[in-house]
Amino acid sequence: MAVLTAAVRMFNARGYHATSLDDVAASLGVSKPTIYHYLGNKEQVLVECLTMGMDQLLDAADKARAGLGKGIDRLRAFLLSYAEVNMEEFGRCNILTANETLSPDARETIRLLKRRIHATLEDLVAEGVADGSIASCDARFAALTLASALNGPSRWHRPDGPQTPREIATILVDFLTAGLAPR
Amino acid sequence: MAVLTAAVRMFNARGYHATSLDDVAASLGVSKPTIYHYLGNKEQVLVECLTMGMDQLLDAADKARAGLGKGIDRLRAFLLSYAEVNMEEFGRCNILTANETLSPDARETIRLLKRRIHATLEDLVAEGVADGSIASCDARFAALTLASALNGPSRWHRPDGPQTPREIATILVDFLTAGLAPR
DNA sequence: ATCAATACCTACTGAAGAGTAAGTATTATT
DNA sequence: AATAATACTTACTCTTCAGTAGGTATTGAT
Repeated sequence: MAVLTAAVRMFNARGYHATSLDDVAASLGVSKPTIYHYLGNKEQVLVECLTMGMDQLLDAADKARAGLGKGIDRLRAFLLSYAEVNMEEFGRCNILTANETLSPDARETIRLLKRRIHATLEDLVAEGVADGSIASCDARFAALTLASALNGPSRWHRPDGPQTPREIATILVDFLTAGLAPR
Repeated sequence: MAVLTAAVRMFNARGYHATSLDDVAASLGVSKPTIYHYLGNKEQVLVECLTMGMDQLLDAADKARAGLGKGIDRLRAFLLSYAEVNMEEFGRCNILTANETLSPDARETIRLLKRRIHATLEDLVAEGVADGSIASCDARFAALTLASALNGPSRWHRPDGPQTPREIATILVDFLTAGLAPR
């Protein structure tokens, strides 16, 4: 829905709290009650945006789980998609929105979705360790670190920069695969 | 000052926008005008908190630059401090506070401080690459990735968890040093 | 004793913005 | 043609704060 794409852009650019629904409505050339006609309240607008982003991630997670190849290959495929989604508007919104922004109910809903993504990450790492394609490590911390690292571009990436999201994602994933130490 | 430690705790726990200065004052058992007696406005309270955190980071950066050893050793020392600071209240505040929270002026002030930290990170990586202690890589992206990864604990670390901040920092830095690929 | 600075207070003002009441215009249905 | 659902509107209300006006109490300096 157009309301969501207008809202997510403003939320990402100015922050949720600094964006009034009057602003969002004005950017669409309509009035605020029009938004209330479609969505119950401001938080629901945000939750809908967050859910759009999470759905893209969930799709990528399903594909990665169903994919072929060694653990490292499937993990890398997922990491690339993960980083790319987080450079799109809806994905970014999930990274830029702090937890305490949401009411306890909405927070829990989103938390459950995030947990599924994190579980996928952890499982893929564990599989890679099991099949020898990934160095032995604590899968939980590894997943947390990978996710944090790939959340970065949501904050500093510029759509008009020299690299495409895909290129940025590849550089980061290569770096995380290789580590700092020389071989 | 007591105002700052009370404020930073509430900002971190509930978010800047969800924290009123009446709340902060009440948690200290004083009235809001008392806060205005010491600090000019709400944003200045935040900026002061952010600056406290950045100062800790700047100290660590100076120590790392002045340190001995190969690039990788000095980088690792800095990364450990960086991660640790970001698990303390004032450090966390820098991670949890979105840019658009600040006015353009304050944003610029903080941005300059952050740039110094990032430059240190980048320089240490470049030195390590030059002396062969770090694998050849794009220093800019490496620094960005390392920082993002080490910002993670600010969001998920619990002070009452099983690991100390130092332990968490060590696990993450080891992981980033080694990378995913087996050797 | 007087003056002034410090550290607070109660009680306001003013603005922003979420959400609503109560309507109108347009299109689809019977 | 009459009804009803859809897609909007203007013009509010109500709450929550940031920030202020204008005080008092306490302490230290002269």
